[in-house]
Amino acid sequence: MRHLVTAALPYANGPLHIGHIAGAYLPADIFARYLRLRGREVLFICGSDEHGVAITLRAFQENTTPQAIIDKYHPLLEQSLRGMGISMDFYGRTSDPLHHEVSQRLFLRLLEKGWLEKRSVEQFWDPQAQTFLPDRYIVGTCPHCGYEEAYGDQCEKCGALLAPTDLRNPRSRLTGAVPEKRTSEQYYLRLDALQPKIEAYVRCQTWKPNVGPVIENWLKAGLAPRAITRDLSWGVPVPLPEMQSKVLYVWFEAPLGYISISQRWAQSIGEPERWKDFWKSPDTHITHFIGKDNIVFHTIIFPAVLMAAEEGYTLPAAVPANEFLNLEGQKLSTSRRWSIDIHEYLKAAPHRVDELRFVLTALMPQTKDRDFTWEEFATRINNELVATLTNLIHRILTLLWRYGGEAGVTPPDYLLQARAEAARTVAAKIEAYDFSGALEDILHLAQVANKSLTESAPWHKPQGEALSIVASYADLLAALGTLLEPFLPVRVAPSLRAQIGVELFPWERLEEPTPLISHVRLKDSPQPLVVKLSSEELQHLRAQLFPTASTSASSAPMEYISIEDFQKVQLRVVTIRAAERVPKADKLLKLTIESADGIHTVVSGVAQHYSPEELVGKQAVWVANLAPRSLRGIQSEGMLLFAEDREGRLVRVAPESPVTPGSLVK
RNA sequence: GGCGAGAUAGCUCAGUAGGUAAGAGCGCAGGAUUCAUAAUCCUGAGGUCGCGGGUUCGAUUCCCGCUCUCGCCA
Repeated sequence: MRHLVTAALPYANGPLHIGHIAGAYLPADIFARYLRLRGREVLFICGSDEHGVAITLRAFQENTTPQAIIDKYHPLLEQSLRGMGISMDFYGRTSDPLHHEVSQRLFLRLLEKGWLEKRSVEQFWDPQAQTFLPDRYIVGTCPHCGYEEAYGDQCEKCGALLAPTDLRNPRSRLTGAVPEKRTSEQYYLRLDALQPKIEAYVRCQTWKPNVGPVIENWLKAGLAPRAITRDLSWGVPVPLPEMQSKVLYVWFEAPLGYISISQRWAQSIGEPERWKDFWKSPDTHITHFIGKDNIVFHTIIFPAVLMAAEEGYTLPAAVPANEFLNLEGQKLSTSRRWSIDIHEYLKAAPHRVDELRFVLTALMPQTKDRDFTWEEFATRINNELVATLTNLIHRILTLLWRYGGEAGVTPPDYLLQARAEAARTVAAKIEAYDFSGALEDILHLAQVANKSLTESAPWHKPQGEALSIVASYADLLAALGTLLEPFLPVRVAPSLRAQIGVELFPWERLEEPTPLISHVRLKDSPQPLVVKLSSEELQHLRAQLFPTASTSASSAPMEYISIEDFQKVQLRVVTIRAAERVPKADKLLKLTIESADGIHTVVSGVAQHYSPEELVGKQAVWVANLAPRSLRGIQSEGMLLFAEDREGRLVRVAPESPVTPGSLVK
């Protein structure tokens, strides 16, 4: 049995965040790595999804081109995934001419087979941006409540559901221009006619519990024809002379990326026909890892397209969709900046990739939405990964080194059984897409070993006996070198193997209760595989990656204060007369300020953002009645206000033009 | 508004084809130990399994209603 593993094609108009990784890429990677260790033939592919109206609109807003947007994000996405250790065999992109060719050919094939029909539709057109507008990009006056900023799909004020044509004085959210109604012809995919085929396919599959009901709902409601072309200039052009200005709708063409990227992969290894082993073979098991928002496309529409083509395409065998990961109780959102972006994490903590993989696997939203908190991030690393697992490894290695560093390995039967049992249950859970459960089983194995080691207490035995006892645990270490590979492949598993001088074992060997190695020899003194996350490091990471939370409650629920509360704060504009660095403090500046009542001293933590010279003579806003406090032995009176942005940069807050020192801010 | 999901120990989550087994990890308390990254091991406290009805000999588990949260759709 061959395996094709895919992970959802990330949309190339923004960065990847931890939710994407936990939802699709990490499970796909664990699965693919496990299958390889099983000795199966595996192709694991992914790529950027680079078309669609969102990219067009974004390009317009940023006054650039769609090409520039995707050229910015495509490499960023691949680097983020590679940086997280996602072991894709090939990472492609849908702007690839090969992808255009594949998509166009399939479109024509469906047309030829009679699964497409032409329909006329009315849409709004933005004459200034020269583009059709999605409903939500049209604003106007709500016919029900008169709210002037109602969206084309719904009025946010009164909740009324609207069509763009309901709005009075409609205008484009993009340009403010008055949109024109235009009719145009589009091709529709006859999902209604395909429904019997789809049902037959869907019914003979077993779906995860969170996937099945979603499919049933769609089928129960009855499938309707869906437009697969759009009036846009950005995308895969419709390959028909009369449709020159139209492109294939992104949801139609993007999943075909799985095929075109497979073809590109085949070319890259110099065997251009190899993709057919995966896409035209009943012996191939296709698994699509996606988030729950993609279920319908992967279980209904994409299979429908493949079936409609009648060219013997392999259909998806499993679509283990995950739910969503929340962050500190709220939905992740790039636009609201409520997010931990992967490229930023990799920059801030380049040596802690396996740690993030560990936590995200433990928190994987397999059956329902889960919540990521920074506190849990630290707890999981320190109390589970380090205390239970890598400390066990380090414990054994240290003992081994102390007693001589070299010995024959003859593990007792119960240790071999425990290891073999763990390998079997881990495998079973991975194959059932229960990755956090599999990780728990590994931790359980570590607990069993910790207990066993404590009870056998080699440190109370004579040297020779002690060495022999400790060495028997080397079999377990050898096993962990492979068991951990799907989960912690970036540094932990390879480093463990290097320390005890073993390679990866075939997974089958782990499941047999016979020794993996007969001898162990350590070359160097053991090094801890993972160091604990200190509270300082946590604070630092949190501040760097997640300043929203530490600075203001811009996204968190607003906690209102009364005007009386506010009036307790006395704000004044002051002029900075002198500034000097505080010795032995790299963040602090001692500032001398002038207010209405004279000179004061304030110590501010801005030395990394402003030099003393930059501040002298400038004005700033001062909290005059903040209780004085001693910093580094200097009495600091009040504080100066600085704005902190997402990158943690501090910027001075000052009046628009100079005012008399001491002026009240109110 | 429609559809769907969720509501279980302080926290994050499992689970129950309905019945004397309501669980894990973390946290907490006590003890053991000191080889290891103040790591490990043992023991323990803690839950009327969202609320109200119903079916049943018996419901946390099935049915109905409600509340709250979240998501999707139009």
